[in-house]
Amino acid sequence: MAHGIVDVARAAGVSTATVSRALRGLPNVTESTRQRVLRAADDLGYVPSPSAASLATGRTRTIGLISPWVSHWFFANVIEGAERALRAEGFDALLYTFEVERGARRLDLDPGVLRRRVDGVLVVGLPLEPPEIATLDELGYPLVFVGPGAPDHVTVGLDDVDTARRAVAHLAGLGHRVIAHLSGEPDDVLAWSPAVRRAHGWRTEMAARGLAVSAGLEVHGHFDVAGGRASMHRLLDARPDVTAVFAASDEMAMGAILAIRDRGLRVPEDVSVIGVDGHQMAEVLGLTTLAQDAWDQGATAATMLLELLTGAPVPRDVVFPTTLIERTSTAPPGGIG
Amino acid sequence: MAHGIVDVARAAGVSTATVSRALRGLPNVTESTRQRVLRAADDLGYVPSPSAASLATGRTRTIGLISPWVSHWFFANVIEGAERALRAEGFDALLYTFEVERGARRLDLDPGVLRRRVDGVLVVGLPLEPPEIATLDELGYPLVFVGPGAPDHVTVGLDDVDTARRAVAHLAGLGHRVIAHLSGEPDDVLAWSPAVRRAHGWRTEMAARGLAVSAGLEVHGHFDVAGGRASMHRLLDARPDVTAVFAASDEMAMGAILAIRDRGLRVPEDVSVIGVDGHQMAEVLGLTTLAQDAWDQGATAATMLLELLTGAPVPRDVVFPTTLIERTSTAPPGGIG
DNA sequence: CTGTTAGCGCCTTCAT
DNA sequence: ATGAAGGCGCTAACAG
Repeated sequence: MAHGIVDVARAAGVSTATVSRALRGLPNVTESTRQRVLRAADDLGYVPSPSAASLATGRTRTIGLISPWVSHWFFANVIEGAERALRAEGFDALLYTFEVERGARRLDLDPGVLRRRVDGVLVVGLPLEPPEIATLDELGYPLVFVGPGAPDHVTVGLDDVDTARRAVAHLAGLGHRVIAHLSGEPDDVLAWSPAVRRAHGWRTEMAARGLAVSAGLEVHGHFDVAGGRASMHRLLDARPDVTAVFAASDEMAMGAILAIRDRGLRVPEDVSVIGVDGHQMAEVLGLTTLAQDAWDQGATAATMLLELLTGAPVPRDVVFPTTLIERTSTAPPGGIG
Repeated sequence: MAHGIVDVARAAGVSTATVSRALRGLPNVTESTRQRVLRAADDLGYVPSPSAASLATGRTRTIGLISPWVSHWFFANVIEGAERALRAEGFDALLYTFEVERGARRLDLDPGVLRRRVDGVLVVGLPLEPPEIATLDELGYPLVFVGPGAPDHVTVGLDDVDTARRAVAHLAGLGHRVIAHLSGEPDDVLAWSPAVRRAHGWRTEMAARGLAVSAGLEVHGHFDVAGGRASMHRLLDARPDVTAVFAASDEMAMGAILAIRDRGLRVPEDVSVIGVDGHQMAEVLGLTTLAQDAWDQGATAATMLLELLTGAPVPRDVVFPTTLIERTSTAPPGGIG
């Protein structure tokens, strides 16, 4: 039932080598021969066996997408963009997700899973520690990072420091002086982590404007809605004088809005909130945010990875822009201005 | 560098056949021999080649996840749940997404992509037409559907009719009589499509309560935020007397809320809104909804697919429950009750 | 330009 | 319980 290359060869009256060349568009095949082969293959409904091809070539035409989740805005979009770009080039996308438990070894097992199975790896939204990066490097194939980067590795992402500074600048421009920051987890300390860089940007811009980064203004927590809500509650406990909050992600920002409402306070009259991402739901909530195009980052990273495979030179860093989208969650302190 | 089975065999002082058996836990291997092989493999850092194994066995230990998107709530969660369940069993998840353009052929190309590459296919949230289903069937491997099903195929999903009826019942119980429905696209007519079944449930419950399903009360549109917003605008144009809306998904419901606000109307004072899903953002918006566990549906479907591969019997349909979560987007007509 | 011929790395009878 | 050997389907020199 399932025809092989020999069947096609027989039908076309040529050798399997010629079939192989013809079907893969290699040179040194007469056009008429190629046509004959193509027709035979089509007639037989021939589909080459990827396993046999990889075994023979050592290449899999498959890219591993490693990501902590797929059910979060940034990750889902990057993955979708990457998968589309890969498929357009005839590559398959293998998904590897896993719990990111702080303190637990994470990639110890993975190298085995990835080995001999992919031609390259796209690391999505995962700040890796040096030993983990080394482990991936040892696998020996091209690596591209999306979001958090890794020292000396090809990275696609934002200028997180600048993004944070612009968020703070927007708030300060509105007249706010007590501007808090909802950051990532406290044990997330890698310099190339977006959470760390955004916190750094917040500090920098505050300092540049002579605003105090006093105790309790930075609150650490999970990078999601629940985390943002919890962080905001702690912030309101410690600093009831806060009038504006820069959340490191839209999901956290939405959590913050929930917490503010929990307290019977209003957004933006009592507290202004700004996020980062451009989450689809941000519009529904009227959340002011610095939007990024995650889908395109995934597609771009995938394309770069494919170029890396061909040996083509690619830039070490691709920085995506971020756009301020003003909505109704930010206003001058004390109410609508 | 990359050691093969022969290296392990040599190191353990046995044949490759014994290594193969030992490593795969097959019988007919002395425990001491097995240990020796395991140690040798470990020492050498041996990782079997999936390509070689598939070429020899015809099996790939890979499951194809076919889905129109990954960046939507339901899809992202199902995919994540499925991937986790598959990996736990040592299976890989191959992602296949593609534009779902109505009227355009969609799976015409896919069979080739899938052939010889996976052991089974999980169809996520995609109402397939009979010819498309037939195409997949011809591939010859097990199929499991999540969300929309397919006649005579294993399906994991909701009781959409019942879910819709309960949504309408909630609204009617609050006192609403003009209850509209934001449905899927008009050319989505497959009987096993959730959109069609939810619309059917809406009609059924309305009829059961003697409520009129008059002209303009059912509005078709895209199954996302933008679609819900557009549909709601059209609804308000045609039926300004509407006091409650049952949206076929939370994303559409959020779009509807946006549209209602666009008109300067309030939720729930002027219009009550209820959705389906249990989207993470629904809480932030205070959206009343019928929640489902998409992640678990993905994991369950994946597990069933794996059982199908072993020839184990699995139920034809697995129906997941749906839970009413009352929040602030629904209230008696005319305001808070 | 095309055919021949080894493998690629593992699994799987068939013997022993 | 273990080994020997053929083959899975395709690619990649090397001839011609």
